[in-house]
Amino acid sequence: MVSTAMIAEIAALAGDPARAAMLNTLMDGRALTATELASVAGITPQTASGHLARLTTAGLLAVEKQGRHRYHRLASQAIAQMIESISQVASTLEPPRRNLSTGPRDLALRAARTCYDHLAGRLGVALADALLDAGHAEIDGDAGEVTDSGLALFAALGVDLDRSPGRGGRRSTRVFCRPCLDWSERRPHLAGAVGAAICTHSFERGWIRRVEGSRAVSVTPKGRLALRDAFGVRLD
Amino acid sequence: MVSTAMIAEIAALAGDPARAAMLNTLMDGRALTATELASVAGITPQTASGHLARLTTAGLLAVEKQGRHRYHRLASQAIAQMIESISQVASTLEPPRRNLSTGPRDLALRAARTCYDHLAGRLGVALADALLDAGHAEIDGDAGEVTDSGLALFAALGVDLDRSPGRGGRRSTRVFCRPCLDWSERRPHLAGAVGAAICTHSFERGWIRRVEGSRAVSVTPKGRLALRDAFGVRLD
DNA sequence: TCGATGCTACGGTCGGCGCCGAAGCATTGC
DNA sequence: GCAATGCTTCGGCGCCGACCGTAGCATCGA
Repeated sequence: MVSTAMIAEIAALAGDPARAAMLNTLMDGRALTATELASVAGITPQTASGHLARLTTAGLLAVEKQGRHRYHRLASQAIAQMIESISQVASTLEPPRRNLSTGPRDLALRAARTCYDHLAGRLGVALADALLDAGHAEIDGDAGEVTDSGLALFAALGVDLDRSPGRGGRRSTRVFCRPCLDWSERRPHLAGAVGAAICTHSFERGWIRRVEGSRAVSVTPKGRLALRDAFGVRLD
Repeated sequence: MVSTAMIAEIAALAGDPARAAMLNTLMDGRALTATELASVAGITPQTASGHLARLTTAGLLAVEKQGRHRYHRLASQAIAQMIESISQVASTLEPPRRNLSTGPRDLALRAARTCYDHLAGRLGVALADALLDAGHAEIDGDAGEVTDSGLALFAALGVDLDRSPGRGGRRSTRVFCRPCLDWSERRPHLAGAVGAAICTHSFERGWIRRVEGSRAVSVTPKGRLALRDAFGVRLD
């Protein structure tokens, strides 16, 4: 069985403020250098190096060396899902802080951000709402599915739902999706293959753009129109 | 936003061997006393008391006092899901240990166990396989759904799928389910409302029974027949 | 009322680990 | 070649927290 010692070891790796900051930063799926990660964690590069070494040897991170840079990224989707579930719990248990937490950076994150490979924040929730309202998808509790009209819509838009393969198991002809409770909106947005496909598509078409050095994304004017026309998304 | 400090705090709570053992033990959804939990963690009651106090004030555990006993249980489904995802990562990263891990207790766990509120192990996977083979359910990657024939089957058996409500969001007429990668079988079993309903039903009908002081369950002779007749499950 | 049981509070010990400064390797560019 | 950059290793400091023994507080049974 999975020894509890192993569970504790993994959890302890995520249980340090500096490492948690690094892991959380990597939640957008990008690969960053040790120096960048040291900066977001607020520690010196040599300390960060130690942390990154531990995370890498444990298998939580994967590194790719390019010249004198070493790019670190989350080793797998499972790692991202773990961080996600911890954040979930953290947001639930978080004491109702004052509106202290609404700095400009935070506002951008609340508006729209990536959650590993899909969209979250008000944009993510609005997208999910629009798809549900139009009957393009259905969700209930733990899971959801793209309806026939949804499949037709995505096909018409050129969104490739098969790009991210499911994680093993049997394939079915249906396209399911995973609802993911949004920590800022406290309502579900779409994750899984569908969420990833929409996110990828939106980046490729220039509908959204990454905000430098953050998980936040900004909706371009073009994207604003496209999202409204394609999905009926209304952004305030 | 969810501060990374908060994430680290939650992860650190699960990142101690003693606390991880306690949390993992509580994954079967039962409520245990401090002394019992101290025993499984291999520490003295007074040390356990301290740990339990921290977990409780953080909101990971809920306590219910009954006379001179204080029963501790996981505070929510979200906590269980977090532990689950950490175990998931741990099992992935676990070094391929020798067949050292096949003690008798471990064998029982591999055969059949509860995973918070649903069934796992060979039994859980066999159940999922049988339902999928018979076309009573479909899964793909992140999610799945009970088919019409499945709904008819559960109705005929008297399994109440509506007993555990979904976690907010919009209700749909469909019954979705969540596949959960089994750490011992490395293949998906059924979680979510459907998994919980099957598990509850099996306990109520006396098809399975808890093994004392463990997450393992044993299939009764009656249950062996019932599971075969009802779902076509073949247990070796 | 009085012991027994379950649990918690306090004080002291000690090991682990997060941190940085300094120094040592790689790689790049001049 | 020689500096500059990115990263790692090493050594030492300091602190947090896990642990237990002892003691104190509730609850139960006789």
